[in-house]
Amino acid sequence: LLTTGELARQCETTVRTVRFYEEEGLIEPVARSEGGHRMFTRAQQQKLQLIMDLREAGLSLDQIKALFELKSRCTSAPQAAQQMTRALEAQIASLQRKIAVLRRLRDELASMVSAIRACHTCERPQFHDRCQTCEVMHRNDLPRAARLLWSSRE
Amino acid sequence: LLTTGELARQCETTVRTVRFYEEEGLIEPVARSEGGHRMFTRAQQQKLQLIMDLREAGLSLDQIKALFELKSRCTSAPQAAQQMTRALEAQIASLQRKIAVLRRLRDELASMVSAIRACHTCERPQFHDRCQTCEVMHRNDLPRAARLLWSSRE
DNA sequence: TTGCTCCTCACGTCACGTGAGGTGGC
DNA sequence: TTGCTCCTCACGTCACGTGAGGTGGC
Repeated sequence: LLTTGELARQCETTVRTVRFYEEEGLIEPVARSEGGHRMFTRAQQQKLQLIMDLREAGLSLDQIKALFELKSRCTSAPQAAQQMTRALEAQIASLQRKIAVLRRLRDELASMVSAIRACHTCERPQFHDRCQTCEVMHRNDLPRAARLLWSSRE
Repeated sequence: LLTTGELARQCETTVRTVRFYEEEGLIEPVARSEGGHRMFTRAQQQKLQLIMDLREAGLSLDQIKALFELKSRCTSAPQAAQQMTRALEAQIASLQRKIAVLRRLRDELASMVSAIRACHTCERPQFHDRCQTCEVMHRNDLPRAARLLWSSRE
């Protein structure tokens, strides 16, 4: 059995979050100790880990709760299977879009890092203004991030 | 020039968010019309789009603001280049981790969809309880999500 | 002139963070 | 016994959402 702190550490979150999710009805300790300390099982750790992953995917606590309650709210297996499949496929599509955005951004930031490699040895005075006339900032494949975070003046 | 609503639509966000980001000092309209309507340029649309992407990557508004102000807070190009590179590489590493989590989750949900394909034609009564004795739920490669969202009883 | 969009307050909400003050357990 | 962890309020914060009441512009 795990304490609140152990559970939080395993799932890379905080004790406050564990307690908050309990208040919200997402997780529940199997028991309390004499002194009122929460006790969790490994199964609950798995559940919390899935909850954390779904949060990172951008689902609200209400959406996550709905997913966990979906099956028990259905009256037949085919109905439950259909609703769950619909819900999961919507989330898969949303994850696909999110992954694409993050990959693009990662690549953009990486190419900005290499674009400004030349600036590490730049000796121009008043470099803020001079960047606009510098050939480093005029590569035709200069990423958006470099234009916005580097070449423009604030 | 773009109005608040046009800018919001282009960046797939809300007018409230545009106004809030202005309050927070992240973006600023180039001008106001006679009647007080905000006017934005395409350059500001680019900036807002980058802000939205960085938000999706998990950065706070303060972190984003710091990135936009980083260069102007430096006194030499090499110093700015070093600090920007550090900041970007930290974000790239964070994006890498996030992408990995989301890809794993996407694959997990996808394999759950195929795992419960058999359930669409399941005719067992009291299917909530029966799932635990059903061979569909005893595949040795059953994903975590399927165990937690399907085979366990609430 | 109608209808859609814009404006400024200002309070509400979601998902926690952060002490304050007190107790449990190896 | 000391120190770290746990507990319960309860107020604070971040990033907006959501009306309320009024005006602008094709």
